[in-house]
Amino acid sequence: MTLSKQYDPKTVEQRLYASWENAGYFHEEPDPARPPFIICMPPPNVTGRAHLGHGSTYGPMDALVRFHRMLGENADWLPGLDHAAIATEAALLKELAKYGEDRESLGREAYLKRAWEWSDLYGGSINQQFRQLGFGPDWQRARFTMDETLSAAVRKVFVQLYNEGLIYRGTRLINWDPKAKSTISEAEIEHVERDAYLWRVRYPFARGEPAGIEIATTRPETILGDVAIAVHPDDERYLALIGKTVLVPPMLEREIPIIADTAVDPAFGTGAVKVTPAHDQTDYEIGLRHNLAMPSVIDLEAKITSVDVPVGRYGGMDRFDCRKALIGDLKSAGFLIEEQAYRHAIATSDRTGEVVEPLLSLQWFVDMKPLAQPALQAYYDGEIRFIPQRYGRTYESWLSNIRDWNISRQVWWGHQLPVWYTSAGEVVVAENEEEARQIARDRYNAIELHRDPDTLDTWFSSGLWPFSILGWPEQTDELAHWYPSSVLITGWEIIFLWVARMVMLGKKFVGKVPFPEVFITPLVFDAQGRKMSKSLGNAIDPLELVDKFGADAFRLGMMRQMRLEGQEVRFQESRCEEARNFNNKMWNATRYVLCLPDGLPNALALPPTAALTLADKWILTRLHQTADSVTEGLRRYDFGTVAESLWKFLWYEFCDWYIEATKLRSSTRAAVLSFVLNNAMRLLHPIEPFITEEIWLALPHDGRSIMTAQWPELDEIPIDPTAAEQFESVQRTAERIRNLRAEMGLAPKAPLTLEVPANLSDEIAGLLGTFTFGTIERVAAAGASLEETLAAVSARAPRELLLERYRKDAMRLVNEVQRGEQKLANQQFLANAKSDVVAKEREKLEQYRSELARARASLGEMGETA
RNA sequence: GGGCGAUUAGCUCAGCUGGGAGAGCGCCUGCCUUACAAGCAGGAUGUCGGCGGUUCGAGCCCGUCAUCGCCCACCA
Repeated sequence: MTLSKQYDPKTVEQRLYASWENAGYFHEEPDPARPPFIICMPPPNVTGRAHLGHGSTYGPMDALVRFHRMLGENADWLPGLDHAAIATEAALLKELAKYGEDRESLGREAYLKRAWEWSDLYGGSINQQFRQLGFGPDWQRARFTMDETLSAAVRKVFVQLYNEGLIYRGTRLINWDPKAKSTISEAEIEHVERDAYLWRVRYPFARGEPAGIEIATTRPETILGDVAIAVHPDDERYLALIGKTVLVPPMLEREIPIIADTAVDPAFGTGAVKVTPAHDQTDYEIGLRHNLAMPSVIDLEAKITSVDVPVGRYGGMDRFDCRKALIGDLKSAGFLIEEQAYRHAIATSDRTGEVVEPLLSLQWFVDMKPLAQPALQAYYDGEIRFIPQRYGRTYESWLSNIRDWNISRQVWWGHQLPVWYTSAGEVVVAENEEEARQIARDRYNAIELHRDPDTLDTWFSSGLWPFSILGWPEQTDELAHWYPSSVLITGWEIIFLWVARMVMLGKKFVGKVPFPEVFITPLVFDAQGRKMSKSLGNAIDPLELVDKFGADAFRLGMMRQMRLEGQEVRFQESRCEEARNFNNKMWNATRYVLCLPDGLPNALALPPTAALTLADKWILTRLHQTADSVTEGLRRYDFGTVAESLWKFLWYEFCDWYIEATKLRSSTRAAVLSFVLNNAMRLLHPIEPFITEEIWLALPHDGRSIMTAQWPELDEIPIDPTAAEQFESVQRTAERIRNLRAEMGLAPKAPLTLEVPANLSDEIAGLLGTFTFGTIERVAAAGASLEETLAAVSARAPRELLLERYRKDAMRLVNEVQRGEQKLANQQFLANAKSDVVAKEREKLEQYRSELARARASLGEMGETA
């Protein structure tokens, strides 16, 4: 078999992926005979695209499932897509706008038909991209959050929560996204720092008294909806004013009271604050406490409205246009006292980026406290564990301070609320229309029903994901064997949005937490630590990296940058290039093994231990240790360490030393090379699925695919620490001689004579010769231990260079000896340090002393002194 | 205002419970050594953010300050 000189992932990856998928390796059935290992894939948005973050979250999932499959477990990775209500609807509306259409012009039915067509068209593309990245979930089990069975689960949960009084309808201050034209939940708000202004405005006293009270505001347009001015009850500056009234500028048509409330911070601004209950959370709460009117002045279009109070010429203006106009008017009327540049956090929608408008609206809510309590308890009881641990506190603090969840959305793409209203306005909640009609008849004697047009927050259905995809509420085999899943892997940004809600709903409806462990992966930033974004132009498309370096190289390059405790990865593309080089290295190592004139054994078996060479024993020991650390690393989610230890083993040990050692022929080399490479490929397979399969198939192997091969068994890899240590001494000696060669300026191939003491074994002498391209010349026996004998090996070279070398050695050793002597003369050190530390110091000192003596002796022989 | 993380070579980062500072890239030198130039061999590079403390001994533990990043919070 001949392989090309360079590994070309393009010719390999697609072919192998198709063969795996055709062979059904990604698919599993629940098998109670084997332990389950289940991961629910966080469903990407139906119209989403693969991004770098998938490398750091989905890469580990894929690796773990592959690992556990090789361990013989009932391992399955359950994929799917999220309908992503707001994001998808926004994209769809943009698309429709091109044809001059919108929701209303189409009507609900036609709109949804278009939406389904659209999602079917684009919905597959991210799955295709995942295939290119080598991700192998159980595609046959793919689910969509709007599948009929999942939608049924949503309705069932809604109805039950409603019947238990945990879902209710009410008028509350909600967060309105004027761009999406929908409510959004607390958790979907992002506070971003922006440059703005703080304006000081004077509200004149009503009864013709002079002056007035000054307040500070960043939102002058809400002045139109003011119902009071609030000051702190203990603020002496304003004590006398409490109870007085002022006029709302600039129109001065309404008279509002000055009230006292502890929510006011006397130190901020003027210590007096305007109160607009319909458009601010704090003001809303003040309004409730003081029983104030709550006039709305901004409508769902984010325009000024006169529904509740007169708004003069501002009616119909956009909220920001109104702000400008109002500032102008306040200024010219003398009510604007000061305009001050001011930087502060503004609430924006994390879906659309639009400035969120708090407003009063009749919506549906979930009463969260009763659900949060068990989820919190599960955490305290250790039923659920976060890795890294510190994220547990994030989860804890959110659940401890949870607020009610606004779940109704004014988008059409999603799960329509299972809520109907009679013509008299009575509310009927049922899992389907038939049931609703019956309830309406029985309970309200009503025939006429109309359904609530709103849909549910996307995260409502995502919250059911770990059990809804397993067929719940049906008691399926999947649910019985595969719930709870083994681990949830995600970024920390959705601990609130998703993780906590899955735990609450899983606890509530299945009675168990949906996963015992949550592994929080680092977020991916660019090399300067900036967020990757299209507008910055620093976003890297993983598929481009796949195109340039191959999927394996992308995955390995990413994993090598992941740190267990890290909260971010500063992604460097060069890591993927290095990984590509690494893969090429593996490929060529394989070529070497396959091209050996000895031919390869048919079986994957090691020669008897007695026949193994020193190098064999060393590489097998290192393989054993590497297998151990890789296995442990995967169990601990420490992917960076896993990648690093395989890298080090394969490149710097297997290739650089072991393969070189086998250039000195041995009867065992073919078998050991093939054994080690085969095992190493299996260890690497979870991270680099493609090249490992390609190499594994080319080597003697057992089975049809590395995917279903057995994970390396530590017991089957012999270990010999003594031999390994000896080999490492030989390595150090070879390095010393290479160093000598370089210092002497000899070309790598230029003849170099090694003076090897007679008492050094032929095997070791041979290794030294191979490693240094030296010719062996036997000299008088020297040294009592292997270390000493190796230290006596020297290379013949020009006198001046050797002198220089020995002098340098001697100088260094003098310092070392001095340092050791000082330390050992320190009584406190001897008295307090652990005995093995002291012993180690003694040993080192002895070694340095003898090395120094030898260097001095060599100098002496050359007629020089140190 | 609370909380979390970070600060180690030019860059990105390792350094486990304290016991002589490391990797990769980059840089310099020499090599197309018959697996690999996407490679091989060798080399240089650090007041381990500052200051105090504990200890025989501190990159690691304690205190404090500084800088950067992030999360939470009703300062308009």
